[in-house]
Amino acid sequence: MEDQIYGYHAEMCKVFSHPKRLELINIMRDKEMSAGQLGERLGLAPSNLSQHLTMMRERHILTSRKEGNVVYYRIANIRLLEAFDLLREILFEQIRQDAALIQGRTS
Amino acid sequence: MEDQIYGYHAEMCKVFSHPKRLELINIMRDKEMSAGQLGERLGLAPSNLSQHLTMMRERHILTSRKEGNVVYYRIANIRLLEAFDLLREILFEQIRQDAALIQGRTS
DNA sequence: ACATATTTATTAAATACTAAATATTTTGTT
DNA sequence: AACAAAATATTTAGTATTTAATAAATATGT
Repeated sequence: MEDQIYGYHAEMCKVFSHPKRLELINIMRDKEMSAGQLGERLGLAPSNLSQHLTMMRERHILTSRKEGNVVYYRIANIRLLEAFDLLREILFEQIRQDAALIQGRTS
Repeated sequence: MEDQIYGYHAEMCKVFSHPKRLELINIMRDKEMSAGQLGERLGLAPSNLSQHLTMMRERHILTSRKEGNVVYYRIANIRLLEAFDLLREILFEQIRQDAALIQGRTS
């Protein structure tokens, strides 16, 4: 049981393990955006973007809604943005620490 | 610049994208553990575990310290556990929602 | 027919695992 | 002290699997 949780948890986190998917999350935030708009902003080929969107929807990170022939996407759970921001902040802390080490080194 | 940040952010998140690495984080928490103890708990072959530890250390998620011939590992920034817990909680919310949908469906 | 988006197929690149080889430190023996 | 053996851990090589990108084909709605 617990093993399965780690598996699902890992699958969810794979969404965060690609730069363009992170950028997607960050530009979308709590807004709704069409596939076309996203492709424009991210500079991704339609088919490539669609694959990213599909994998994110499969993991329930995104929901979608079709209106005419345009498909709108939205982040399913806004709390995901908290996680995104927290991880980014941890990254910044780490970068600052590395920078401090380089400044203060004796070698 | 911003592009590079997404790259580093993604690299960091790759640590979370494997079940055993998540389990490692969760059993280690704020304690210090040796490679041997971790291998025992996780049921991983020494060489395989060592590869996971190396990639986590390269990304500054873990620090290490050697005493005699045993190497002790520790999570570099305790805030990482906040991120771990938050993501896991988001996962649970999502699972509960899916379960509710199945319960209440009309089909 | 056109616009928007997805799917499929192919190929390239990255990731993960096993097994074998290589350190490194401690322990035991003479 | 000197040496071999054991214990702990890492590194390297080889293979298999997964992930990502491009291009072509296929929907679907206007």
